[in-house]
Amino acid sequence: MLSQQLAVDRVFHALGDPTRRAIVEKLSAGPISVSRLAKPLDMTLAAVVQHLQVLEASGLVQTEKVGRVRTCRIEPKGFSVAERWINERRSLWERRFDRLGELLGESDRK
Amino acid sequence: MLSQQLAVDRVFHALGDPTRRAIVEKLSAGPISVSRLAKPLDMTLAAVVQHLQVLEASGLVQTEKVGRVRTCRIEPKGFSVAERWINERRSLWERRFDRLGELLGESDRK
DNA sequence: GCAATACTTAAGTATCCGCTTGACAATGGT
DNA sequence: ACCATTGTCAAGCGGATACTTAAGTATTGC
Repeated sequence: MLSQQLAVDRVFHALGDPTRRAIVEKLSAGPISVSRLAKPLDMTLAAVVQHLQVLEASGLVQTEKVGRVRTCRIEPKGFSVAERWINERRSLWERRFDRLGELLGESDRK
Repeated sequence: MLSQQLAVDRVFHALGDPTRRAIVEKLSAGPISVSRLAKPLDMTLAAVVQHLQVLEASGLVQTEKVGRVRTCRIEPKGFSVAERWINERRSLWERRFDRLGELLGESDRK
């Protein structure tokens, strides 16, 4: 299962950078080549490629090279890693609120 | 509305660090003081306090000091910022898949 | 074949960030 | 009153990381 912990780590680290989130936003509109991705991004192509490597390693983005152009697309499964982590935590603190509600209910009945 | 962009930035940056996620995990089990938070965390109290400042500035955690002890708790609203960002992107790429489906359907009917 | 396009790779730089240290402040227990 | 507990603040260190530059490779169009 490739250490769920490691996957969570990579995903949140990848999303932690504003440029990488901008890339994700762009890719949400549809697959696109590396150079077209880089065009509006006020940094060199090489820098964008490095960000793409991080995004691909995290499972948020998938790329495929055909001929000389590498096309990038969103990998939806990657995002579920982040969502699952958040939801697992939420279920914990919501359960606490439920118990708190029960306690308040009990003391109310006394 | 305090620049939604800035809020997203802070939240994802905060969640990008493994120690801060560990703190969030601990807090999900219930409110706790700074020093008790720091105890199992193989680093100094000062370092933990710095992480807490980041978490509080991001809106993921809320703290309150009474006497000499500062108690930390999860702030559920903070997490919705992250979830909203993800869901907004997902709605974009899912819409694309829908259109792709329609196109395939059309060509199928031909 | 040749030039242009579209990356790729490696190395260097500079800034950011996590963490420590140490000195200090406020509160609580005895 | 004294001392331990709990946290705060400022400065600094070292490693991570975002970015650039520069040189190289593979593919496409003419």
